[in-house]
Amino acid sequence: MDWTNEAIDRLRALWAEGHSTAEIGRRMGISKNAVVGKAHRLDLPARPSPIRRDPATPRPVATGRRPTLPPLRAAMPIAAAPRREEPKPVAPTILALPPKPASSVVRAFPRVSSKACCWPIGEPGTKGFRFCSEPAMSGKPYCAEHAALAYVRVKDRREDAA
DNA sequence: CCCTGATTCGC
DNA sequence: GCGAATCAGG
Repeated sequence: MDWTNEAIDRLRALWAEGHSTAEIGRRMGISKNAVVGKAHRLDLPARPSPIRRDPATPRPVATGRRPTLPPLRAAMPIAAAPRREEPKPVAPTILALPPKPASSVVRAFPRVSSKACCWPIGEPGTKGFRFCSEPAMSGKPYCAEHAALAYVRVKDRREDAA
């Protein structure tokens, strides 16, 4: 964003009119972050902020920009700096025991291979998406319940439907 | 999960 | 200085 005097004036004006940062961003074709960032830098009067930041709260985790990608070294030395002494663990090191999968977890993975109902549940591409996975009717890709939804008898359809 | 504004910090 | 990422709340 090239913050020309005109742009800054516009920002000031829209800000003074009480538009949301996102709205100002939309009107100016920039992100709301750019708006709020610039507004902050211009010491524009702060809006009532929905958030309450505790000054005593130690920065959650280096907020802000993501850490830069680690520089890609040409090659990691296989045997890097030989250690003179092993670091002594303060407490006995418990190497992670592979968690025994709970049976419910196992159940969460449907057996795709054979006769599981593949009626989609939820929005494809979203986190909760899954297939029904109840036992499918023989010869059909769906369980009884979903087969009833899937196979609509042509005979039942109204010809004169509007 | 949509929205909000504030803050941090790599660039 | 800039603004994306992230936070934190509605």
